[in-house]
Amino acid sequence: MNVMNESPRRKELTRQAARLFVQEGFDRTTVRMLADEMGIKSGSLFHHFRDKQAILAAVIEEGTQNALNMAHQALNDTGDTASARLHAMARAHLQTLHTDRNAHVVALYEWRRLDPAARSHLSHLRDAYEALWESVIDDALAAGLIHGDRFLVSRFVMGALNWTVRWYDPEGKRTPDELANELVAMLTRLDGDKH
Amino acid sequence: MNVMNESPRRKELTRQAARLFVQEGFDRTTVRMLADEMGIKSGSLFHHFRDKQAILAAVIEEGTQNALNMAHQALNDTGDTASARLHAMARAHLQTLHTDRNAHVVALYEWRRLDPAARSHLSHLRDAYEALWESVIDDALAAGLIHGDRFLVSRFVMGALNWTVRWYDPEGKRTPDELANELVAMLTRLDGDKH
DNA sequence: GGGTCAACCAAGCAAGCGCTAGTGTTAATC
DNA sequence: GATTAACACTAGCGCTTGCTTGGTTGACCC
Repeated sequence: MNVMNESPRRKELTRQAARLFVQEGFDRTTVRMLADEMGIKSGSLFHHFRDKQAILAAVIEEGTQNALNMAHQALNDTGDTASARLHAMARAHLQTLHTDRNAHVVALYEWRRLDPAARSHLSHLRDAYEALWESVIDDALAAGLIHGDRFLVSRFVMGALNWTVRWYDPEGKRTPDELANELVAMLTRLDGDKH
Repeated sequence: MNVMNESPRRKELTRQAARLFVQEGFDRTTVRMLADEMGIKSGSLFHHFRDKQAILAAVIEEGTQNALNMAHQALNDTGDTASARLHAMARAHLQTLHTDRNAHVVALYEWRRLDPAARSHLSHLRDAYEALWESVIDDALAAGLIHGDRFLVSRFVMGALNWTVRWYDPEGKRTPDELANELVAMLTRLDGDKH
């Protein structure tokens, strides 16, 4: 009856659950389907997770934690100009979004199925990630790279990026990095702004 | 056992169903909950809708049809410059998104719960709406209002707009129109572009 | 070589699910 | 005054759901 542990077995089960949650949706995914996917019987599942909700929380925690780590590292590995930081953050966002795609799709679509306890715990992770974004946006605004309201700009950018999970094809001709660069280019190409 | 009919009663029931689908999610919303909300017993529900799926289809059809109508009218009521059309389309999008909010949230989040028949029917409506958007984006690109790949730009814009359902507060200080204008301003403020 | 423990299984319970069948009730139509 | 159609009700069937229970297995430990 592991609750917070992170055994390799549990991590692998979490990964498989994420796949099913994306394919079927959380509510339609039964514990029997999950067990089948994992190659065990449905009763055994509750040895690893307290209940079905805990599987959902594990999936979302995994994805959000990875995103936060990737973002921190990306900002550390790049220059400190506003432009470099904005590019790095956008690239990191799309990279994690599409390498951990299943976990992030679940986080975006099934967040509301979390019970209040898990939600408040995971909110903190998400808030930390969004704070990182807002600081990068702030710098870009201060440097005159982009214009507008800080609150609106960051929401619009997050929307454009997160929406990619609905249409981006990893087998297609564009890499996530190219996507990120194109978006930033679209937002910042305003060299002669006269307002 | 009405299938395609649009009695006022059915329309009102559809509206109430949309509310519940947003609040609980489609799968978690039981026919008994729907019936309670409608002030009837669960058995009576199947006089108006063939099955639960048909309610979902009705909700989404209603929202998508309204969006298409609003967009057509907005384009008719405005000038024919690329800028005017882009502004009109963005405003129409956010207006319909937040007046028919429930229906659109359902369309965005529960699309995959549609059975294949309903999905293919509704795809045509949605494609018509997206075609409208792409023609407006094409004009804006041709006029040099915005820059970039036509496919990417339209996806980014749709993402930024549709993402608003996750954070926009109708009780707040901004109207949907102001939101739309801000987004267009952010994308087009590049008067002295030198590539 | 007895004890421990994570991992798994078979069986099934109580509750809830979508949906159906059969029966009024009401108000307009002929 | 009989007919019809729309709308609602009661009762419950057949099935699936998340989860529990009580027990087995095999690897590791002192």
